[in-house]
Amino acid sequence: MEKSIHEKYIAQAMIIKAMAHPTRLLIIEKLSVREHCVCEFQEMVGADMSTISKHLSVLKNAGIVSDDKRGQMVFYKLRIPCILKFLSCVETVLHDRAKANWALVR
Amino acid sequence: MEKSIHEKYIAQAMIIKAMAHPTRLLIIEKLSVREHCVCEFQEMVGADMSTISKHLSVLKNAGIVSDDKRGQMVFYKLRIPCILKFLSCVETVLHDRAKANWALVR
DNA sequence: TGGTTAATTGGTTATATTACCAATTAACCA
DNA sequence: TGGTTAATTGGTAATATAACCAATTAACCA
Repeated sequence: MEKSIHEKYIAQAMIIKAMAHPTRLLIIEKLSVREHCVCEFQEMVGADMSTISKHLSVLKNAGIVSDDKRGQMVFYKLRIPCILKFLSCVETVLHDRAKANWALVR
Repeated sequence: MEKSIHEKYIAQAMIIKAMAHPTRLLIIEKLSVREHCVCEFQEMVGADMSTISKHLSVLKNAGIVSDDKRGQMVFYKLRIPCILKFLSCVETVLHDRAKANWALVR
């Protein structure tokens, strides 16, 4: 493969890989409604705060979220709203697959 | 996190993880134009055919592509066209990030 | 200042992913 | 049938990811 083309796919994959985790998808969906601090996600998910913090830094490095420190708390918000449209596309995949499985059963 | 909600994010993550690799993104983009056999991808990418075959099976298991054996060759095609819109959203992220970096440099 | 809370960073371990090689399966044709 | 090509499957080794605990940083207030 030509190198510059390959670089493009590596860059795209980095963004998509940043989304490819259940906890990070929850974070993205919650941030699509409003900004949240790290401690709120810790409550929702129930993992160690360091784990949540690392997930958020993956999203931040990818450019998907931005952070804003106010007092002791750090608030994160979604930078890229179009990502939500994609999640509805993913739902289409899941729906189609469920339908195909159902057709097999019948 | 409530279990049924968690299951939803796990299912979504599985689909997205299937896209999260440079070679598989190339495959998706090429398949958005027309169907291709495994051997064509091998030429484009330059990896072992078994590697390509495994990438295709990841995409197939996720429900993103379907396969069709004709003679000795297996042709793959894209099942979910909306995935392309997402890739343009990913390009937005990359573009925004490049712009932000540029602003820092100036 | 000293204590408390929110968040991040470093270290370690367990698990997952990926690439290649070798072997196998399936279709084709001379 | 025997040989060739296309593709898949199994095995192994290298690398990446993710979770937790411990330690650190930073802001706040009594």
